[in-house]
Amino acid sequence: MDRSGGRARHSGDLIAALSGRNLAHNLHSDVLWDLGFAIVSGQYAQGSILPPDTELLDQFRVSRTVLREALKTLAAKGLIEARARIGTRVLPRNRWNLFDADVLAWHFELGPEVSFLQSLAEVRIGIEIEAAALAAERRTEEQAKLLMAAVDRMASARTPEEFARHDLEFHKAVADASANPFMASISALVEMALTAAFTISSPVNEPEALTQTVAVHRAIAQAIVDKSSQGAREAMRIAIAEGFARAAGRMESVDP
Amino acid sequence: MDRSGGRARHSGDLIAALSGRNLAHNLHSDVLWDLGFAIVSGQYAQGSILPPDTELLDQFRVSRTVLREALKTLAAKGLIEARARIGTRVLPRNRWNLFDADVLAWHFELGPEVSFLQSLAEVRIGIEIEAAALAAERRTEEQAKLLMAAVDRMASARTPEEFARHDLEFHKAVADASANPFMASISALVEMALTAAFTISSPVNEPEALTQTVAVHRAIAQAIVDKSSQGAREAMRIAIAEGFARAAGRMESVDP
DNA sequence: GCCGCCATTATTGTCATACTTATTCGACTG
DNA sequence: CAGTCGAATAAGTATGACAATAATGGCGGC
Repeated sequence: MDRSGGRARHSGDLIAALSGRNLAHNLHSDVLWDLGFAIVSGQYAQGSILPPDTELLDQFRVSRTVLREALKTLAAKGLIEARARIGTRVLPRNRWNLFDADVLAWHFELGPEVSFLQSLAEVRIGIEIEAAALAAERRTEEQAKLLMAAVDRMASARTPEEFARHDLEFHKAVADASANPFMASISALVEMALTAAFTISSPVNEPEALTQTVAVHRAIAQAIVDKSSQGAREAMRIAIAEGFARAAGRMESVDP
Repeated sequence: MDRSGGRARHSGDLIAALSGRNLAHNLHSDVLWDLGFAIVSGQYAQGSILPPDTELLDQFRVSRTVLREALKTLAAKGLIEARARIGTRVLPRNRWNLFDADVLAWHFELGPEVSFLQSLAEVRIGIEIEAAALAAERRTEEQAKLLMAAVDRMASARTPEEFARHDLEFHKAVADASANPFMASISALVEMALTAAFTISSPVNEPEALTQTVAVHRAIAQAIVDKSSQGAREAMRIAIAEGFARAAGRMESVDP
């Protein structure tokens, strides 16, 4: 059969693997990722109509069941909308659920542009600043300890992956301490942003950058421990802005 | 056949109808909403296992195709995860995509609690404050006009629905002017928050509240027109906080 | 000759059933 | 007692037929 025994895996798998998701590898997810990426990358333009079922069926060499489940998944994420006799239309981007982990991953798969990273940093600033402020008001003693511990682990990280993991852990702890379910739900966003940023440039390789990054994160933790919401806000803003600036700077110097 | 020709529609349909979505009514979406609501309402606890396919099949009296597509949709929204030999597990809430319009709608369907509205207001503050600030920096003349026009329409609204529609239009215009795709993508959230808030209490019925609300929104628009990002931030915070406070106050006085 | 209605037809939606694969649990064996 | 192998169970996949829906073009009436 021609199910192409060794279709090259997507680069996005690196991100997925790092974040411990996407363990299963079934046909449906193959089709899903191919189509999802094709749409996000503009291969199928917004507002255009996808090829009809029969054609896609032929293209992917899978059963109708598999194809339709993949399409339903895309529909659930707001990328497409199917209507009888019309076809399956690619929705305009403002209907896409950009906060979905997969949709985000597809964006990163075609080389994250600086402008995209910037947009991401902007929402993160909005959300995480509030999360930090709320955490400062509501954190328990337990949560305070966890935060400090995460910072310590960041400081002693030896590899970029290790650093990224503890950084993520820190931001999740902040979201958790905010006692706002939306903040926790957003961590997919943070995850992507962090892994992307560290794929481009990890502070681990630059001693002074590492010191700096750890210091800022410690400032956030300290402000939360001190129940200073304003302090937490300011420190968080700096942390995100610096992270983005480092990644952006690196990208521009490499890729004029 | 027993496909229960007249299953009572969900109350959430009010919200869906107001927002112009969910036009299609196919079997799949019926099952989806039933299951989605059951999960969100805690009828199937987090971490528990749903009944196996065969049982659900029997319960809903639909084909396997329909059931499985509904489950795939739920999986796409992060509510469940299927594994062979184990069953379909309800994921912990922090894996749910709370920014998904449907997931949000299911939350509102079981009577929005004050704490939930508050969480919603908190993220909105985080996101929309940044959106307003960015809009102030980047708005075009065109967008500035649209903003002002939206405020005028809010001021002259006669019915709660009309007011809500123009209010939403205003917030969308701000997101649009921010030139950040994530901000636009979040409007489902705003939509829900606004329709929910106005279902509880519309300023239209209280003259001084109306004047107040319009004034705050005009302040946001003016700040954006003046390219004052700090002014836009402060005005937006007030707008959201007041909207929440009014709804919360109303709820408590009615429902001790 | 123009307008509106209806049949055609293309496309998604639904159904039923059979078969395949993965994973756990438990028994069996070394 | 530990490791392996097998059976049972649940999801995953395949296939073919039929139903519902809605553009489109042709037909008939005005």
